[in-house]
Amino acid sequence: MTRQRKTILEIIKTSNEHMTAEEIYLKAKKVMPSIAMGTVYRNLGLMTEAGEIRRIPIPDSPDRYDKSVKPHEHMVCQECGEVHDVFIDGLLEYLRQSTGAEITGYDLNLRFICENCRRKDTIQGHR
Amino acid sequence: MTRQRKTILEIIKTSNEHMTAEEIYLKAKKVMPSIAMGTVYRNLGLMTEAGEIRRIPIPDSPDRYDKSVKPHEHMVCQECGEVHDVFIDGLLEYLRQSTGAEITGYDLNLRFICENCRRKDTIQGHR
DNA sequence: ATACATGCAAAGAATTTGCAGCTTG
DNA sequence: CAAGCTGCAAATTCTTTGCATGTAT
Repeated sequence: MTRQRKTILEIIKTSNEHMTAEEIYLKAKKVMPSIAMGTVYRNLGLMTEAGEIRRIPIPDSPDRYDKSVKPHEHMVCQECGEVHDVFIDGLLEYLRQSTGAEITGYDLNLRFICENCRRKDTIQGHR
Repeated sequence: MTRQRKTILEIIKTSNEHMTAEEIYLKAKKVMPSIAMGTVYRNLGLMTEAGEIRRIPIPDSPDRYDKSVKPHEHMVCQECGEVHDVFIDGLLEYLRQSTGAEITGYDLNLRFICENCRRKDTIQGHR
């Protein structure tokens, strides 16, 4: 484990956001200005494969990285793009039963409007 | 509605596959050799917005286009990439209830191994 | 030492866009 | 004819990769 990998992992594990590779790169650069984008992507790939972090693909948006590897889902605000975690117990079982297929995994993105954006919308609506 | 849009729509509506933009482009080119990739993408975008067809984003794979606009899910074979349709009644309601959030929509990709690939795997396993 | 990781820069894949000219209603 | 669409090519965005050098064990 190199200095750069440790730095990247640290950034992810201490953040509560779901950051893009670029956001992680920028944070890493503050601590280690010589780090390269390629290094960030390579390490994100390796750590994802190793099961240390989780990669979250989101349609029409760069992938995010999640410090938590425990099964949970993601709600993406359709206005600001923020990603929230949400737990749905037994979802895999539900999907297997309702499809009747041996589902080996899935990607799920839920869309919603977060509190912040809902508030803004309301205010604008009243103008 | 132009000749090219009609051609593209026709290709999608008469196919049973879930084609990528490029596959659609190649089929269109056979009928109308002068058609441009940009035209295909533009029309796919317009027709998706208009609700005539559906766009299916799949992680690490180009988007596919679906002739059916009725709610249904997609199972992607993790070996060959083929996309199958599957209906899950009441899934949106289920997701709303189990998250407790006003889910406005979602993208779901189920992973599985299709019959063909399962067969191949078994044969290879016996060698 | 030696195996692997880095920085850099170039390449890649998928998709979008600017623009001048052509179609369609 | 006006509005919108096309073909072409260049541009964008996100991510991967080749390679010479550097680093960890």
